[in-house]
Amino acid sequence: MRVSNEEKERSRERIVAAAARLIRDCGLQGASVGDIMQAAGMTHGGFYRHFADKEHLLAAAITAAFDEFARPLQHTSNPTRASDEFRARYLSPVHRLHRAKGCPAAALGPDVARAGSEVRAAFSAGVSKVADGLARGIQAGDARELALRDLATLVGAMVLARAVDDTLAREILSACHARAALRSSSR
Amino acid sequence: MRVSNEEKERSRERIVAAAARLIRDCGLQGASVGDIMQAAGMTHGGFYRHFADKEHLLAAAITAAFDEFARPLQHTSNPTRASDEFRARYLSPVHRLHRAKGCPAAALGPDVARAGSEVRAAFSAGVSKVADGLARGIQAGDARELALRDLATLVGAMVLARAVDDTLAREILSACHARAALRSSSR
DNA sequence: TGTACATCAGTGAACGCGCGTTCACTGATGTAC
DNA sequence: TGTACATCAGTGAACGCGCGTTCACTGATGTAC
Repeated sequence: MRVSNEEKERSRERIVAAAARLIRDCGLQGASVGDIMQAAGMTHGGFYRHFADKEHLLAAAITAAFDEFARPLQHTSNPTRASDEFRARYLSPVHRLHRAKGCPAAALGPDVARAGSEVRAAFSAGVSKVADGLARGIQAGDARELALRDLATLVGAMVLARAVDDTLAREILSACHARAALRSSSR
Repeated sequence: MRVSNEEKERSRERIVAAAARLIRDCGLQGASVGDIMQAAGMTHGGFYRHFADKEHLLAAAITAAFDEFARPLQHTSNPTRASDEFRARYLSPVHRLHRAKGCPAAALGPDVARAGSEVRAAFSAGVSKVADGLARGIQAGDARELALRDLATLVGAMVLARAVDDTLAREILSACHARAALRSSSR
């Protein structure tokens, strides 16, 4: 049965939020339309009232995931501290275990490289947003360059740590943490 | 019809080599058993004379991919130079474009994190091998820590560069290249 | 404000398709004598 | 070394399954008068 326009909008938000979680946990292919709709509390049939196809949802979900993930870097009165806390949280064992609420780049990078242009565009915008947020916390003329370099280190560390055994993972995270800690004091 | 034992061994090697290429290009799920067997010059039915299931092939293919990729770091008379060349080649636009012959970690990291234990074990061993190779080219007491940190930066840079648009990709690669060049002179 | 009707969000069955895997079959290879 | 037979690598059809997508249907919502 038909629902009101406001309820439809809420349904759409639930679908996007569920997708933003599931794609990070299971990958772009691993999260099926059926799984996502079920996680949003609906059946699969209604999906196409909200999105032309799966690709459109994936793009919206990636945008939402980056928005959520970059939030601590954007609405802060102390960008340097936010930046430092972001790095520390990024390299934590909690982040390693909780893909679903973690960095979209570390969860989906290679998947996105193989995906369509709409998904890639959403991902590019998200990476820019995170890099800008990090750069705001760096006092230096080449803040953006340093931010991109740091982001690469963070993403690579998490990609590796999640794929290797626990012992090696700890070693990788602490090796990169040492450098992240270095940043705010020595640069 | 039956083929000789030597030819069977050659078939197996062709399958593993084809898989090592295809999984890096298309992902662990994206490379189907049929695609791989076709690339190896056979039909899909014969696959199960060589492997119990797809997971066993994926593990063998990941091992083969890392062996090939880490080779320049291992058989060299000048580890420092090999290490530096490895970093420069890693961050090149050629590597960004040619996934199929590139770093397995940058191509498959998140896929592996979602895969079975056999695949993960092969990946862990591969990452260790590359890290050891890099460390051999670093003169410092904490060579392994620096190598792991460098590897994280390289992997993250390539994961990001492949997923974002060309302009941002260039920026990421050059930001990390600056640091890679720094390593051999200033540390 | 009330009424009559068109719209359409959500349901659940159904579709075509590609996947990993199985299987009967073939004939050359391996092996026991 | 020759012979007879068991083995088995590779083929191609077939399987069950889950996927993205479509569709007829429902009844509450939106809208024109």
